[in-house]
Amino acid sequence: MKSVPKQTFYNLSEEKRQRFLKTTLEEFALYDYNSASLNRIVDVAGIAKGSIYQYFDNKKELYQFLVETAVREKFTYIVYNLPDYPSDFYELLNSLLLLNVKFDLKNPLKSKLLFNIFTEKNTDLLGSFPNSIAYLSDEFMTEFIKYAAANDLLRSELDLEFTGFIINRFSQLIPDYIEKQHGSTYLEFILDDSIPESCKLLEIQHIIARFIDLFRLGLTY
Amino acid sequence: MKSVPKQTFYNLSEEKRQRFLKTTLEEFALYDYNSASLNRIVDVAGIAKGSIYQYFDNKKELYQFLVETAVREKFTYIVYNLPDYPSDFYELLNSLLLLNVKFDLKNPLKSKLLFNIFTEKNTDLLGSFPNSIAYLSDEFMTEFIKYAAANDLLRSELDLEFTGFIINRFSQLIPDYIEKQHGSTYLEFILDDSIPESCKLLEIQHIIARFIDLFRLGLTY
Amino acid sequence: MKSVPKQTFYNLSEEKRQRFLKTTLEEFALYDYNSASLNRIVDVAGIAKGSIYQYFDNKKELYQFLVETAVREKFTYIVYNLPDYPSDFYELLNSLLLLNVKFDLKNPLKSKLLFNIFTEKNTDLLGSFPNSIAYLSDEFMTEFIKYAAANDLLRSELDLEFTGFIINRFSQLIPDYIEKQHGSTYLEFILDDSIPESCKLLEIQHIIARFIDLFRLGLTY
Amino acid sequence: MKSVPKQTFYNLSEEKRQRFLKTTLEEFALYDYNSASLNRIVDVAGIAKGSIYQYFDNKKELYQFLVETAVREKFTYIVYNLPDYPSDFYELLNSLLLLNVKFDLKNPLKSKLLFNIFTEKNTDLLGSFPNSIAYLSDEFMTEFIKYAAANDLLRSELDLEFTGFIINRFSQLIPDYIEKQHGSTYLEFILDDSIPESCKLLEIQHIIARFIDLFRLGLTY
DNA sequence: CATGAATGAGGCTTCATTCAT
DNA sequence: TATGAATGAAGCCTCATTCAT
Repeated sequence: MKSVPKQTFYNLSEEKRQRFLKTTLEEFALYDYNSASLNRIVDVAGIAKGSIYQYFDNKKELYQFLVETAVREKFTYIVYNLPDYPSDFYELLNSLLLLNVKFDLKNPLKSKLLFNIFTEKNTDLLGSFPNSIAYLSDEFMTEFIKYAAANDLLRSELDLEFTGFIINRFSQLIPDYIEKQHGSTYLEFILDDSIPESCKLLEIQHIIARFIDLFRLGLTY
Repeated sequence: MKSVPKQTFYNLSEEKRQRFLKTTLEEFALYDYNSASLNRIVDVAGIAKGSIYQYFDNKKELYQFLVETAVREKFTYIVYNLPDYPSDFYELLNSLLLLNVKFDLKNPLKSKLLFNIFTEKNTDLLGSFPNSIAYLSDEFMTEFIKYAAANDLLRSELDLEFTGFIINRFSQLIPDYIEKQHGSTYLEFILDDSIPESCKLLEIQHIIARFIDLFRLGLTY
Repeated sequence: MKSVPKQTFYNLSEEKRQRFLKTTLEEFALYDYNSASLNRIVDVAGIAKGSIYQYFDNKKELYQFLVETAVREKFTYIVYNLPDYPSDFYELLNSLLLLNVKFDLKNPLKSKLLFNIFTEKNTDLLGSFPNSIAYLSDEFMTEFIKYAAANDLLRSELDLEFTGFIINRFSQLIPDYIEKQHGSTYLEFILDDSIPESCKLLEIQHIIARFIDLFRLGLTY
Repeated sequence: MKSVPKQTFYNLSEEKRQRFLKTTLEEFALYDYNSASLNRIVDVAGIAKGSIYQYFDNKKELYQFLVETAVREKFTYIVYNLPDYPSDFYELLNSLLLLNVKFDLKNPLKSKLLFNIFTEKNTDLLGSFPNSIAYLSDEFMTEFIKYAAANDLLRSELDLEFTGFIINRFSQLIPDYIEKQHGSTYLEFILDDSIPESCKLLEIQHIIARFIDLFRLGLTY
């Protein structure tokens, strides 16, 4: 968590900064890091080629800033909205997964950007950055699991760190499953205007329920 | 399953074809599709640049052929080695996951190549190919699940297709978890000569056991 | 001698002007003309990018001003400190070369800047400026030689202008020789804190002695 | 001495390779390393932008190859043409300096390229390459001096390595002096068709004579 | 059928300078 | 007068693909 834009970036007019960020976000949501093109960004945003470098040191810094911002935003959103007094672990987990999705529905591009992180692990240009973000994400869930364990909501034999990892990566399968069902991208699903928001939420809720069901009852009798 | 090399490719001497394939495999295992370089391949393999286009229509076809071959090989290996009369579902699942890993240990580069598929989903140059491979992979597991269900090894309420999907994507988390534990790449772990093969297998077996444990007993009492 | 800053430059506060000049000097001492970056200068000096153009017409004018200032300073220093009544020519020459070095030791960056001049001869952006500075430098030595000749200190057959040229370029080899001996830059040698100033001077004095020896006695008996 | 072009370079038609080399040589003779432009080269040579990289790994390799080739050529030329049985040291030195110049007259661009080396010392992109070439050049002269000393042609007190250095750098002042006299570049002087070759040689011979004279007789009586 | 040089678009980045505020 | 964002040309380099031999 240390990638910082240049001062110039903050001096921009709100309108221009937002336009730039929106374009950039779209680019990095649509393409992986290598394939994302700064040329395309400046073309779409209608700014000069050199301008990007007035705002950020280089492509990597720009990307990291984008990702870190989205991560922070998502975490904040979820933590802020978690129920204070859940009756049991599954209600808590359900809330957590649901908040995840709600954030996605509200911020489709950021959601996609974050989703992509897990596919950027072998880009050596980015170094250990993607991994560190992934770890952060796992840690968040692990904290959550530990909290649940501390409140005696879980089986005592569980390896908490392992369980946190599993549930976290697990929750990221939801978009994949949606894609599978719909034959379209998760992003397209979210942005599809022909489906009412409430339907989307309902469908996802159904999937989450099945997820949780698996974990509650196991596969066998 | 439709990417076909040109006839020229099959006319090659066995030695040359193998050399070419090995180099190509290394390249696509090490780099994602966009970053993989045909230039580098011809340099390393010591073949003419134009030759690639005698064998395949373009980069995409070459990549697809490679992937499809690896997929087929892995499936065959697993199916061929599955125990014929498993006593219960978990023994079967355990065998399946273990065979997965054993294949990885024997074919690290192919394993990495297949692992990368899931990171190529937004490379629009590849179209829907990565997805179709991922689906194929899910389907394989679903078939397996259905087979288990048919033999009354599972809870009857389960959505089999959903469950197949989950277990499959699940099994792909093993490399991720290894990476997390070791602070190195799965590929590096596999290729690490300082660790005896048996140790690697043992460690992974331990992880698989925990995976299965989660599914057997669930998270709570 | 004609590059003039704009009036604005002289209106600056002493502090700001010095800060700007120091940074600029560092940049042009460290990099050749083409590679020196105004961007870097404004970043380091913490001044506005446009300001440079309030002070100077362009990069070239800035550079020339810097060089001309350093030249004037060095000349003044040397002339001012030359012994008034030298006993013979070699004592005079020795003093001259020594003063050169003493100036370098006191003003490493300016020294480096002037040293670089001779490497800028083919930068066509600078036109004939580097040459004119080099000529100036030769002329200074020629004047010195003529003075010595007028006082009957030299062989009468000598071509004075030629001799001035030779001795001057000669004296500029001292840094080169130091670099050769030390395997480091002349600037690094000057700035090396682990060597006492007196040692540096002594070493250089030794080199100068050898220089002069060559000219005094020739190569053969 | 190890910069090697790619095989592709040697596979070029003699005509094309020569055209490319000529253009490149012109560029690096006219501009210092930083200012030399690969874009300009491909424009002038009429080749594709990517082609340079079929021949050489990068700008630096191209430059080094050019320099190393020229160095080798010049050394060979001089060594091959040195008189076998010189009567005394000054005749030998005279021959050496003259051969230097003759090579320049025959290969003006290569000469300029080599001359430029001594002005490239601070280009950090080139690393220690320029220095190593400069050292090589000094060494060549030092060998020469040692040979002369071994044959009792020199004063016995001389530091041979130092003397070699001086004479070598000395000999490089000839072009500078020419430039000073003619108010034009050494290269222009060489290429000036209005001056007969013989006149040029004569003029330079005269300068060399004065050089040697200085070393023979010293500055004073 | 093999070869490998040619191609030129596109990649990221740096630059000196301008100009509206 | 000071500012600093905007500019776009130019920098080096890599790429997949083509095509004449």
